[in-house]
Amino acid sequence: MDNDVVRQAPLFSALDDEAATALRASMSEIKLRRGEVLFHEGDSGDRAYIVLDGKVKLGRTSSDGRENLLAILGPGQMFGELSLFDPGPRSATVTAVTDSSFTSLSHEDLLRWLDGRPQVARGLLAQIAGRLRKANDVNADLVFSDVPGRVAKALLDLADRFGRTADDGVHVHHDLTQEELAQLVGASRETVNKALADFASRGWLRLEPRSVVIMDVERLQRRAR
Amino acid sequence: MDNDVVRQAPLFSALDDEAATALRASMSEIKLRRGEVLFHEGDSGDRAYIVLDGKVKLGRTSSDGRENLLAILGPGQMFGELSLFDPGPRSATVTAVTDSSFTSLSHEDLLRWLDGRPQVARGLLAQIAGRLRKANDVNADLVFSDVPGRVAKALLDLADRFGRTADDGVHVHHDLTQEELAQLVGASRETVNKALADFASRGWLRLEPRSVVIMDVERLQRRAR
DNA sequence: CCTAACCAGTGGCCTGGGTCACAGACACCA
DNA sequence: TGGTGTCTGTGACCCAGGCCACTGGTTAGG
Repeated sequence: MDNDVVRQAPLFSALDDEAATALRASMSEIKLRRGEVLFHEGDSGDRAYIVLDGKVKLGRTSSDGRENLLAILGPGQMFGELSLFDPGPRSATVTAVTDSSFTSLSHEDLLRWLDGRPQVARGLLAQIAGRLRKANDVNADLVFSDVPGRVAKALLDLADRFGRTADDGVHVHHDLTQEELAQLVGASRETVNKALADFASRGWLRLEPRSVVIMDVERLQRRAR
Repeated sequence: MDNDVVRQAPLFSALDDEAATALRASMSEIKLRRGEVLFHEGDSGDRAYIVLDGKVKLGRTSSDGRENLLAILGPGQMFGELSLFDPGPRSATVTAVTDSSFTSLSHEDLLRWLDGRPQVARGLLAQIAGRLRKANDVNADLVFSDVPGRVAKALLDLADRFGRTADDGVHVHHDLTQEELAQLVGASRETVNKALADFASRGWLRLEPRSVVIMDVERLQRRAR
C-alpha cells in the first residue's frame, strides 16, 4: 500500500512522509464486493475507515424496515469516526455500492496518534464540522424543497464528487439504482423516477443505467434552489 | 463571573480550577432580551458562545423567507463552534428566546488554548460528533415520521432538557410559541396546533402558554417512535 | 383604558407525493 | 430458451399536511 492512498483523505493530506508511514503501520486493508455490508447499524465497533477505492452508502433502517441513506462516499472519504469519540453502537449500516477497498484504524491508534498532533485534531474537527454543516443543509432541504429539487441537488452533489466532464456533458457514474437515489433524497422510487424523466424530457440530462449525463448544469442548478 | 458557569458546558466540565480561571480570562459576557438577535446567518464571525442563562434558537431562513429551527439551546450549551474550524459565514441566525446571557470566546483563543490540551480537543470532538449524530436522527425523522410524531419527539426532547417533574406531570417551560415549535419540527403552525390539541384531548398533556405539562410520558413516547 | 399586535384554536379546500398495480427491459442462471 | 429476479417507466388513486380564512384571547404600548 502506498502512502498516497492515505493522503487522499483530506484529513491526512498535510502529513509529512514520516507521519504517513507511521500511520500506515497501524492500518490494515479490507475489500468488499457490491452489496456486501461492512457493518450494521447497532453493531459495536470502534474502527474508522477510509475508502481507498469504490463507493459505499451509509444507511439507516427505520423501525418499519424502510431505509434512508445519509451519504454516498468515495475514495479518500472517511467514515465511522463518530465511534471514535462518541463510542457506542454504530449509527448506520455501511454497504458497498461498487466493489470497494478500505483501510481501517482503531480507536486507540487514532486517539494516541492524535494526542501529539494538534493540527490533525483540528483537521478532524474541521472534517466533522463540515459534515455537520452539510447534515443541517440536508435538513433544511427536506423542509423547504420538493422532491424534484432534492433530486436535482443530489445529482449536482454526485456530479461534483464523481462526475467527469466530456463534450456532451458531465458524466456521472453514481452507481446507484433509482431506489437508492430515492432513499438518499428521502422520497419514493416512483416519484424520483418521474422527476428524472421530467428532467430528461426537458433536455437537462440523459438517463443511463446507474448513471446520468448532465447536459444543462445551469438549469439543473436553478431547479435545485 | 463564577468558574462554575463555564464548567456547566459539558465540554469544560473536566477542567481543573486553574484551567477554568485561565479560560475565563479570555472570555467576555453578553446579554440579550427576548427576540434580540446575536448574529445573522451569513454574517462573518469567529467566536463561539456558551449560554449562561436563558434560551436561544438557531435558525435558518430559506430563499423565500420561511424559517427553520435547527435547535433550541439552554444553559451550558455551546454554539458557533463550527466557525472555529470551518471558518466562513455563520450558517444560522441566533435569536434569544428568553432574556439570556452568554460568554464568548474567539477563534484564536480557543485554538491556542486547545493545542496543549488533547483531552479538551477530544471533548470538543465528542460534542460535535454528538451533534452530528443528532442531526442525522432529525433527518431520519423528517423522512419517516409524521408531524404528530415529530411534535411528540420534540416535546420529549425539550422535557429532557428543560422539564421539571412535579406530581401532576412534567412541566416543560419551553418558552416557544407554537409557530416556533412548528419551525423546529418542520411543519406548519396549524398542523402542530392540531397535533397538540389532539394529545391534550387524549389526556397525554395539558397546554399552557409557551409551556406544556406532560401527564403521560409513556404514551407520548410510544407516539413518537 | 382602548387599540393594535400577537398568539392559539379550528374548519375547509387542494395538491404533492406516497402507495398500488402493471408492463417492458435486461441480465443471469439452470 | 424459457424462467426468475432486478431495475426502470407510468398511470390511477388517495391522504397527510400545507395554505387560507376566521374567531377569540392575551399582552403591550400609547
